[in-house]
Formats: sequence, structure tokens, C-alpha cells
Amino acid sequence: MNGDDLKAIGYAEGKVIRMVLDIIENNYASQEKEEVLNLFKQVVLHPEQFLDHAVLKHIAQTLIEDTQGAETDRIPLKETGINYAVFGADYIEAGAVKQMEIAMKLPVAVAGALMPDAHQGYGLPIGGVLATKNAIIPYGVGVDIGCRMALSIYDIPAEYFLANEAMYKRELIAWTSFGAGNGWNGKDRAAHAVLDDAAFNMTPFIKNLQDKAAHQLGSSGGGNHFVEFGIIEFKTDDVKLNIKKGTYVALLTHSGSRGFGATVAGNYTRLAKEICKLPNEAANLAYLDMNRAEGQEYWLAMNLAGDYASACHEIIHERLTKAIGGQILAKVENHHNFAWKEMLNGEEVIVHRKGATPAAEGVMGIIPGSMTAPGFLVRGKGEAAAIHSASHGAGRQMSRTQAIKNISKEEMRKILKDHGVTLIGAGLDEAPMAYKNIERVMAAQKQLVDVVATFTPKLVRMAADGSRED
DNA sequence: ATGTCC
Repeated sequence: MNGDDLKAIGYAEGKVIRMVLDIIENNYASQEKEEVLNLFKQVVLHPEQFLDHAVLKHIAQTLIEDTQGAETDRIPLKETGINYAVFGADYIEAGAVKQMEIAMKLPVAVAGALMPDAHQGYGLPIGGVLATKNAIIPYGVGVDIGCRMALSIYDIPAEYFLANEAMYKRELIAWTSFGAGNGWNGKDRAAHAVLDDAAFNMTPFIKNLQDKAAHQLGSSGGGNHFVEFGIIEFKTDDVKLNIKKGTYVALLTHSGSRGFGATVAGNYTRLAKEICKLPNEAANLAYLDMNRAEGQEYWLAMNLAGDYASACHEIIHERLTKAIGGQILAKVENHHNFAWKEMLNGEEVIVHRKGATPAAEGVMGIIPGSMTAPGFLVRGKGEAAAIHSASHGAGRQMSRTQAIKNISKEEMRKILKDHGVTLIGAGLDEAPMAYKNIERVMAAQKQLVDVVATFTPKLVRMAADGSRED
């Protein structure tokens, strides 16, 4: 018996679920699960009939109060949402647009934009950019706080990589760790100043996550996270990066703040939902006031998770650079799933970029395609209508379940072979066909970014298929 | 996204 069982029979998110689980443990533990669920289904459907019940009266009362409160205490959305720009509307699913429209009706919303890789998420869509006044939305940032891309360009010609791929593969396997719960142990544990950040002492909740953060430092995640070697091509000299026209070996990583950030996100989303009761369709957009303790606390925790995610990439790049023996010509790093204080029309706003890349004028970013499609090193153009943002990748065109159902292992093998890509790990849910065409996504954001160089993946590692790997 | 468990 757990919270999901109760939600399935009609219990709403909140404290009542905790109360019911307690009561079940203390009073109904010996009874059949089905029988207990039937009883509690009656309670949630007709709480008024249980107001005199010796054990269940408190739950009945709470359910009735919640229902009454639901109608009176909710913060109303505005009737008309603020207008926002959509880039690449033809490739964006209806659910993502619907979510953005709800977000634009929030009383704290100031401006928004939808990026061409947008798809439905919790609360704010992935690919959604939202500027708010004095408010931070934990689900506007996302679960993987500070998730990012990091690129190291080496002074190593492409031919050298192709002739030494076995060495790169060996080192890639040796120095990366993927999957939920995984990290580094014993002498392989990574060290970084971020673990001594005073923000870890902010609250007991954050302090309790410090050990997990230490264990997972320098590891990658699951899902679409990867560490890959590939070839980056500059078609012209880039003066600002001081890189000459040509092809170079490069290391590209995509991952975030691991279990630490996920736990922070979950905690403050729950807190926001308790404090900020919005109509049901906007419940996941619950926000924290930046002028109150909870908002300030989340802000510091979010920034710590961002610094932690950055440290993870730094360690992966340091270890692999040492292993392959390369000299770094340039490094680029950019994050999404984060919120920034920025100026908009003369006032300070909180810009949430959930799966969107910062693209202020001259700001560099990396927009990956898929394991067989090119990724792009870009320079932002500072488009105001996009709130200085761009997409964070190609975006999915198939859900994970759809991809597993519709793509065969043979198709996967073939597309990897055709593109000369070696893959370690990953399931069919990460197959290239599950993603939108990156060329079209880039075409839809010509106003937002200029392409500086093109990255072609050659050797890709992701989390093992389906579950954790050790 | 995450050892999903309130």
C-alpha cells in the first residue's frame, strides 16, 4: 500500500494521504489490501458518512475541509493569458502549448516563450521559458536542477580519434558512471570544493543530502544523459574562441545534479503546493514568494544544485582529458532547468528556462541532436521575443513507451552502423528515431542562435537499458 | 530526471 494506490481511488495530493497511510498501518494492517481500498474509497466518496466513525472521523473531516477549501482558498488564474512567442509551432505537440497557455495566466507571469523542441512536462512544458515577478516555480525549473551540456574541444585531429577508437572506448568506460543511485566509491571518489559549500549547512534537509552528493559527484544520470566523444567541425576560423577552421576531437557531456537535485526539486515542489494552492489545471505551477524564507531557501538550494551539476561535468572532463592525454583548446558549458534573475523591460524578473538554453547576445551554448544526428555549438542572438533563449536539443517526437514499442533493435543497430557510431548502453527509448529532426528544429530558431560549429558523435555512452548498472 | 515509498 502506498500513496499511488490512494491516488488511484481518488485521494488528492496532500496531507490526507499521509494520514490515511498512518491509519492503515496502525488499524488495518492485517486486512486484505482490496478490502481496505474499498473502505477508503467509500470514505473519499462520502466523507460525511464517516464523521462519527471512531477511527476514520479525522480523515473524513480533513476531506470535507479540503473540498470546501478547494473552492474558496485557491489563487485564481487570470482570465486572459499574456501573449507569448512560439518558435517552430509546426513541431510542437498540443499538450505543451496548452501547458504554456495555463502558465501565462499565472498572476505572477510577466512574459513567456516556447522553444521548437517543446513537449509536455509537469507544470511548465519542457522547452518553456517563463518570466515571473518575485516568484520562483520549482516545476518551472524542473526535476533535474541545473542539468547542462559541457564541451571540451581538443587539439587532436579527427584522424587520430578514428585510429585510436579502442583506447577512447576503454577510457570512456573506465571514467564514467551512469544510472540512478550510482556514483564513485573508495579511491575512485571524486573531490571538489562544491562539497564544502556553506549552502550545504543551510537546513538539516540539505545537510542530509551531502553524503549522497559526495558519492555521486562526477557521475552521469539515466534517460537522455550521455558522455560522448565526437568530431567537431569549424567551417571558418572562430576569432573569439581562437580556433582555426578544421576538425577536432571533442568531448560532450549531458547530465545534471543527480539524486541531490532531484530530492531538492521534490521537496520544494511539495512545499510550494502546500503554500500556493492554484486551480487544478495549474497545481504543478505552484510558486514560492522570493521575498519569503521558502523562496530564498529554494533559490539557494537550486544554485547549489547548479554548482554541483557543474562540478560533476568538470570532474568527468578532467578525468577523461587526463586519460586521453589531450590539450583543451576551448571549453563551453551551458545549463537549462534553472532560473535566473534578469532584467526585462527595466524590471528584474525571474526567468525560468525548463529545457531551454540561454541565448543572450554572444552567449555560447551547445544544442545536441541525437546519437546519430549532429549537435551544434551556437552563439546567442539575444532575441527578446524568445526571452534570450533557444532550444536545448531536438526534443522527443516519440514518448519512451512509444519508442520501445515502435523501434526494433535491428533498426537501432542499422542506424548506428550507417552513421559509424559506437554505442555503450542506452535502450530503444533513446533511439535517434525517437527524436525530432534537429535540422528542422535549428531552422525554426535561426532568429535565436547562430551556428558556430557542428559536432558529430562517434562514441556514445548512456545508462544501461532499462535499469541501473553497476 | 530520480533508488519514485508522501
